[in-house]
Amino acid sequence: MKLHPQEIEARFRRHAVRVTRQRTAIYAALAETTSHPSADDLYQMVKRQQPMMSRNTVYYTLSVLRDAGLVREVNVGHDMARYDGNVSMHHHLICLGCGQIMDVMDDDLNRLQLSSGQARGFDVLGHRVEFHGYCVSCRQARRDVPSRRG
Amino acid sequence: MKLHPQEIEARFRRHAVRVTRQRTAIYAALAETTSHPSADDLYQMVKRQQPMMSRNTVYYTLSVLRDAGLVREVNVGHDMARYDGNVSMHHHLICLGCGQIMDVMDDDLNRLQLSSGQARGFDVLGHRVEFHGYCVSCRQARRDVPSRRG
DNA sequence: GTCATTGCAAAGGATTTGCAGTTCC
DNA sequence: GGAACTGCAAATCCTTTGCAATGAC
Repeated sequence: MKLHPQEIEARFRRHAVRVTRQRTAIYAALAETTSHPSADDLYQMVKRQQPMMSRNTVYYTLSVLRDAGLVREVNVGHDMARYDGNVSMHHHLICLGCGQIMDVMDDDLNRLQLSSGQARGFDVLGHRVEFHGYCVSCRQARRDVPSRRG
Repeated sequence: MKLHPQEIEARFRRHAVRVTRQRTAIYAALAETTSHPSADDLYQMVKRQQPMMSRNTVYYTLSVLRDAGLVREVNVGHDMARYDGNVSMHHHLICLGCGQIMDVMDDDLNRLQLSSGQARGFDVLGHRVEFHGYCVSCRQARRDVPSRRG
């Protein structure tokens, strides 16, 4: 969703995040896409508009936005972190082939809870559900080039 | 669960995994604990019995066992991968303070499914649920040393 | 005997840190 | 004005890779 700079600035101030050109651009890029980019993806995207932007600033900014609750960090596999501008409660559907991440909005999933026995005294603050599988194009690719195991 | 070397060897053969002293030790260490150790944790654990063991062997062995389906890789956060000798379907409860991971066995969670509309043409092969919170001792520690925000 | 596995060292890639200069509040 | 942010470079950490020696089947 494309956001007006004023809206971004308002959100930053609401969350006590200092407003800078770089942060606004990073947050705008993240809000505009549904593709869950990595820090480096965002660096590449934003550098087109602001060639002076450094990779470090992207990492630092993402950590600031994450801590402020303006951005969500999604970890899939043990490779690089990916970021999500959608901080409302939702879950993910992940393609094991191409790594794309789709949002899943579902109230039943949002309501999942552990029984008190299962919780083992934990103060449970939230949960996350990931579905794994193959997207349409990766299913196709797998049919075309069968693996060693057939 | 402590396993007999013969049982480990049988499982390896059943999954076409070559039997070596190093692999047996790594798998035994993993089966014996419920703590979801990292590759390096396992390296430290196993090195006590086999000082010649190299870190590389641990990484390589874990990838072999993972591909054979004898071990499950758990990724929490974007830091190091952690390993789980329990490959039956189950989910996790993770402490945001100390990082400990507890197993959650729950048939209702195992049965979660996406509606066909939500699945967007994906061939969904599985899912994973993570509950996040603070364990008893970390709750205590947080009370004792309140954060800047109270 | 052959091929996968092991061990060592070095490379690789994502992220963090140190520090000087700059900018926002 | 002062604390927080930015940018550059170097460092750090986990993991993978190259390669010769070893060991399982």
